[in-house]
Amino acid sequence: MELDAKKTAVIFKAFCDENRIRILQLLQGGEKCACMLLEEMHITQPTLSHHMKILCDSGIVTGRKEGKWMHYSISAEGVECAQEYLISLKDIKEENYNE
Amino acid sequence: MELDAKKTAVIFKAFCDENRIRILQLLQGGEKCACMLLEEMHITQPTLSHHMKILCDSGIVTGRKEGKWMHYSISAEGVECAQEYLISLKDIKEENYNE
DNA sequence: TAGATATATTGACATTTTTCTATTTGACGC
DNA sequence: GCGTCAAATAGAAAAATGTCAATATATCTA
Repeated sequence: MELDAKKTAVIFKAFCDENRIRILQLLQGGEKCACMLLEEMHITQPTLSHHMKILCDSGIVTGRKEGKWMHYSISAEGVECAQEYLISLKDIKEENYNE
Repeated sequence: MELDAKKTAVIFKAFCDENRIRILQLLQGGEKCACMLLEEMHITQPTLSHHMKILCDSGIVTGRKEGKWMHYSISAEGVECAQEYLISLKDIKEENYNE
């Protein structure tokens, strides 16, 4: 699977902000409602909503609407996609460029 | 290995910018001199230097000085560190939170 | 239908990041 | 030492991102 630079950057945007890492840590405890994340994080509701959008756009998190509640969880497929990129990174194809 | 949110974010800063992904793509061809990266990327020398600093700070790239030249390459250990984080992400410990 | 609640969106502002030009540092050869 | 070349640093401008208060939307309940 080949991804262009822009798409790859969008995936990893999930992990380059401290607050988003904390949200992911909370989601490691299993699926959570936005209101529960909001209680634990010290940010306002619109800020949480903004971060959840970035996390969902990256594919690392998926949302499930249930009535008025949004339930978020870590997407195994999303994480695997990021993993595949890292695996491919280590696969160096030495061009023998001399000098 | 437990990393705090801030340190994790620093590692993944390597991958959340389009230009840095392109630099990593170039480094997949093996170790490269800064001047060679500069030729391929359409950015100025100080901008390249800035991105290389972020890549090195993340641990994903290492630099090797040889005379006036800096040679950069992908660090397998750095990438593995990022991989470990992703592996741990998928390891969900379901807290049975009811409701 | 009206009110209440959960989340998303809008718009403004502050901070951070990216980028540039100009300059400095470090290493080489003369 | 002096000039040259590669890379880093400083400082400023522009762009992107993170944050909030206010508002809108969607859903439930009475």
